Amino acid sequence: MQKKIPEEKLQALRNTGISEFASKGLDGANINVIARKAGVSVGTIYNYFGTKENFFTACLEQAMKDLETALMEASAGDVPLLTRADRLIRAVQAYSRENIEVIRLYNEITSSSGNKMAGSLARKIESISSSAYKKTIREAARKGEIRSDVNVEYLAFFFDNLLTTLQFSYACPYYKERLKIYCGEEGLKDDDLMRKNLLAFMDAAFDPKGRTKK
Amino acid sequence: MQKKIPEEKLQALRNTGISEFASKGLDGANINVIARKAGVSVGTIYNYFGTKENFFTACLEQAMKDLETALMEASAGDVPLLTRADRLIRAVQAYSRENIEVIRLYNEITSSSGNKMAGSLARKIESISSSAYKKTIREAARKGEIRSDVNVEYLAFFFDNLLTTLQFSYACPYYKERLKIYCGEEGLKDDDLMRKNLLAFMDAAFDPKGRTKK
Amino acid sequence: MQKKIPEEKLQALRNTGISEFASKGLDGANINVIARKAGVSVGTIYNYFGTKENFFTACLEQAMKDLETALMEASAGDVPLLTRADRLIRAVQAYSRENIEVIRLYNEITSSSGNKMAGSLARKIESISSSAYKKTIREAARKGEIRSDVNVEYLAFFFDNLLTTLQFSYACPYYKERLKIYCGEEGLKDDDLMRKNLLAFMDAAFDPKGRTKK
Amino acid sequence: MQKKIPEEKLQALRNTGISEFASKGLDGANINVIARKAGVSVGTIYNYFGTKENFFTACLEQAMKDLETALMEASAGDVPLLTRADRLIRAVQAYSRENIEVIRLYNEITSSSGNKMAGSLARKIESISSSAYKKTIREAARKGEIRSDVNVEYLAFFFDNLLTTLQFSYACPYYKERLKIYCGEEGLKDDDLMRKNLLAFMDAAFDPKGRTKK
DNA sequence: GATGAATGAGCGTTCATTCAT
DNA sequence: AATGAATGAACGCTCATTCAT
Repeated sequence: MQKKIPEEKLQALRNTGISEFASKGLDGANINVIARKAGVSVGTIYNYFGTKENFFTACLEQAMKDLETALMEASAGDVPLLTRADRLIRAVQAYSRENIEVIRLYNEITSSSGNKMAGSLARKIESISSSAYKKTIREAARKGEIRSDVNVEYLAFFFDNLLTTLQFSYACPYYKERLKIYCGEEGLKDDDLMRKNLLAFMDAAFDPKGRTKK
Repeated sequence: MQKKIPEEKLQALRNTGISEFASKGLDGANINVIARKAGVSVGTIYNYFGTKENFFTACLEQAMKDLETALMEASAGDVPLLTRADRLIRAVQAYSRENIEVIRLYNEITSSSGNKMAGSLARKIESISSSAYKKTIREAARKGEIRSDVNVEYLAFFFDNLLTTLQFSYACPYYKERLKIYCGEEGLKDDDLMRKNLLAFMDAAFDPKGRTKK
Repeated sequence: MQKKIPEEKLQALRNTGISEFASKGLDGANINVIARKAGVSVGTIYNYFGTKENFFTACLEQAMKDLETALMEASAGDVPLLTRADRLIRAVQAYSRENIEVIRLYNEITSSSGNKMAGSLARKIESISSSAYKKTIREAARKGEIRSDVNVEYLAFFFDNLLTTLQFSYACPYYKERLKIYCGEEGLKDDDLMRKNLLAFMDAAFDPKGRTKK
Repeated sequence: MQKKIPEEKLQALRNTGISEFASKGLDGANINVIARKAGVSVGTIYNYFGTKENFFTACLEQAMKDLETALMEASAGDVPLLTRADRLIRAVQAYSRENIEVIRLYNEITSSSGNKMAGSLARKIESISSSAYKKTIREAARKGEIRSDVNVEYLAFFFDNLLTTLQFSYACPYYKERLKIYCGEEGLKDDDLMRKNLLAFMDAAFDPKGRTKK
């Protein structure tokens, strides 16, 4: 007897939220404005999400779901590590271009110093991609595609660090500028060049016959 | 000769600002509170800095100056690339432990999406370290310490990305949690292990005889 | 014959209302919460009562009905004034203990300054008990149980004042504290002592041979 | 070096508060409106009082101070109990006419069921008048002006009850209507009649030779 | 008739900024 | 130059009320 799932409505609401939170930040965004932009009343947002913070988290999770899916797909299949890395970088590049706001939102929480949620959000968001990356690296290690003198966990960590920074570099103002400082406008525009370089970097770093391997 | 004691007063003021901005964020921090904690009037802050945002920037720059000095020192001298990398990582580790607030402040601007200053701040802050890193890599390249198939600029970029993420991982709540997810408590505590792994990773990535170099 | 089960439903509804209004006050109580607690929809409350204020009044009247009945019973019968007073005090004491919420609700309107209904409610509620008290006193006067130098109406008024304050003193936080200040915890707990003292007080006040009667 | 005491400003502010709280109640009154009426900004009220509740308490205390003074004066001096009672009733009547709002404010807290402050407010407000009344009665008892079979504390309590109800009856809508129901318009207007009757009632009640005295 | 999702005016509170002293 | 009281726009959140189903 309950009303039909207003799931699509919620989706739309969250999408408006993503957009606002991504551009203004958690503090900067205004719930009343979000409501107006979403074509609903403030009350509705509060009926659904209870608090601004809750609503923010809900937006974030919706945003992250897509990103995760994209990354999961890219890291699926039984392919050589390099191929997988190539796919991942491509996915990151494509996604960052098309979903600037999601990346910005992600970047947003990444720096919520004054925020109690930082810890729990990290656990919620990072655990998924981290386990995927770890698995990927571990399998590659089993196949002998990877040097054995570096800890699998740390490799996955560095790997993620490089991908994450790349994402931010395509979507977030500060990182964007930083990328330009390092690589010029080209760094921002020439995706192939970036990918080629990053792949080479990673490949060498993983190389079982690499220098530090004695 | 009129300005009696301004500079040291300003320093103290900025330090209070750094502390507050680092823990509460730009939005979360309260100018009136900062003034009280610093033992001056709000009016004074406004006389000196004009706006909250300006004051924030001033705090940031003061904070960054120290960090830069630390990194510059670590990357000075005519030593092999690996040695330099080792020093840099040590510097990052030491600095992150002792100056959590500075790192957090840095992390703070890194994600100020809704902020006009992002761009100019990036230019002001990053250009220094980037030119140092580029120079370092370039020299290493000249000495044949580095693979030639990867662009120097991009190498420096990846290099910085790894160091920056490491900093954040030691100082910022979200990144801290993320590091734990990847490497466990150990990753946060065992600096030697982290350094060893990161060094190996970087070393291989730079290796002139690395895999992708055919 | 259409109205199937309305009255008992209404009763339940009002009882929930009494409970909420008694503990939160007219302003503090939340219609949506009341509806949830009563297991009906807000719409139902509005269908039945039109406005929050109306609903409050309805609750109040339901509550008052019980109280009135209790007091009426206590003041019935052809007994000496003192006996009647004794019964009334007992009734007030018993009722206040068992129906804290009703008393609080009564106390609530008693101080609704900003409220148009104050006047009409007073007329609705007080006229009943007042006429009973007046009749009681008048009969007592006819039997010579009462001094003739004090106006019957005023006597009834003072009489009611003492009973009403007593009620509040047993049920309402402020009055409770006040009673403790005057008579200590004992005043709150020793009903017999209170009754004995109040009876003596009243008895003397009514005494046809009292001091001011010259 | 501090600014001159803004005490008169605070007084004015509190007086505006008294007026609004008296007519609208704690919940009903609007801080923004009070600020406007007082000719200050909301911020100022919050600078001085911190919260609405605090401000309310401050208003209440200011209001109560006057009332207390009036009652203290009336109960001062070494005069027979009846004279004192006469003065007190006169004081109550005069004060209630001239300070309706204060009485209403007092009445307001008297019924704050949903309110944590009820207890502490009672202690703050009532302890003063109660100790004065107790002392009065105790002295009268020492002089043999008072019956010995009724507890001094309880006598003081009943005494206060009668005076308090009288106050409310002159100032608060509900009580006003109630008074009219008992005594007609006359009860509201003829202060002498009311005083005469109440005095007679009290006098008899206190009479050492009263009926219940065996 | 009953429902409960939606509404949006309204309120308490905060805080960057100003300016008279 | 320094102060800090005053300001008031702005915001998160509540809840009485409505109305489509």
